[in-house]
Amino acid sequence: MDALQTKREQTLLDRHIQPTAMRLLVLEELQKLQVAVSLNELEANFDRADRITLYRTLKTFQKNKLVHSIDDGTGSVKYALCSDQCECRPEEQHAHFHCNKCDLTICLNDFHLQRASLPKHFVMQEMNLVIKGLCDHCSDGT
Amino acid sequence: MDALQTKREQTLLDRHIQPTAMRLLVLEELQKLQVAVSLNELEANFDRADRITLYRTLKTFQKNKLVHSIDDGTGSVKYALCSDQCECRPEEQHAHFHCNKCDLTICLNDFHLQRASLPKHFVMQEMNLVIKGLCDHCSDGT
DNA sequence: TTTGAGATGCAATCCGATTGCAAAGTTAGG
DNA sequence: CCTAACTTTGCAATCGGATTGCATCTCAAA
Repeated sequence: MDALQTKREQTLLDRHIQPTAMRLLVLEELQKLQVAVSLNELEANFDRADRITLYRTLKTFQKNKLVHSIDDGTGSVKYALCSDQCECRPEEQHAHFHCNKCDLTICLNDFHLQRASLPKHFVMQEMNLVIKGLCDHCSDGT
Repeated sequence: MDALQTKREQTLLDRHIQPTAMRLLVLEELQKLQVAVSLNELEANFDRADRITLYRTLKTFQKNKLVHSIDDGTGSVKYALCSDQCECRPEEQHAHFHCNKCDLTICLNDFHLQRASLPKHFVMQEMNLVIKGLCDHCSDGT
């Protein structure tokens, strides 16, 4: 317990985030969940935490590249932990998968988009790729 | 003028959309603009039209597959004309490009995503790919 | 212990999306 | 031509997610 907690503190410190109790809790929750969560979903996992504080916690995490945000088209932005050394550079951006059945959104870290064949004089800076369908749990194991 | 107007009426009829004055105007505007527009942007091109009517017009167009919508991450959904025979099937979905400088969003009809190498048991149903960067006009012609 | 910066909590606002309802327009049948 | 039934339009209002203002609280450094 203590060891894990200490590790979380270090994780925050590494990203220059003051490790407050709230932030440690949020980090712990994100690590547990393992999927991208919306503010609402995160809030549902806390009994007494203030919604706005959670919001600002996520924003702080995002600013310091501990989490990245995904707009999966469901109407609410989701947040997911970045990998350890992530700097959120264009080339580190990855696809996300949204299950239309269970509504979970996960990172597809291995999914690479071929360098785009854009029309002449178009310059790519970022990309947002969300694939929707059925996840492994919902596809009925076919 | 009349010929074009007649053609537009036919376009609407082909999609089983009652060709009202308003709808013809909106269709004309969309054809003129040639880019994906948000409700706000569309409204700005009309002097006396009601915002909600425009909204419902777009929704009607969308339901009848005359336009498709794009969530380019700017916070407001954009709409663009479908190609003539489009049925909005998964394989007809295409990428969109959003210029970070001039804020225009356009369809990249030719941009094909390779059949995704998804993890086992994941099934793709739709996808949303938005590439952001600088368009040909804004990339300084380099 | 004091102090100041940052974190937190509550209230309020903003804005895009969407709906309810009544008025106006359109069409088919008499 | 005239009405009934349906559709479209316009205005008001609501909804929900995102965001900000401000006062309070916490904590670390002096």
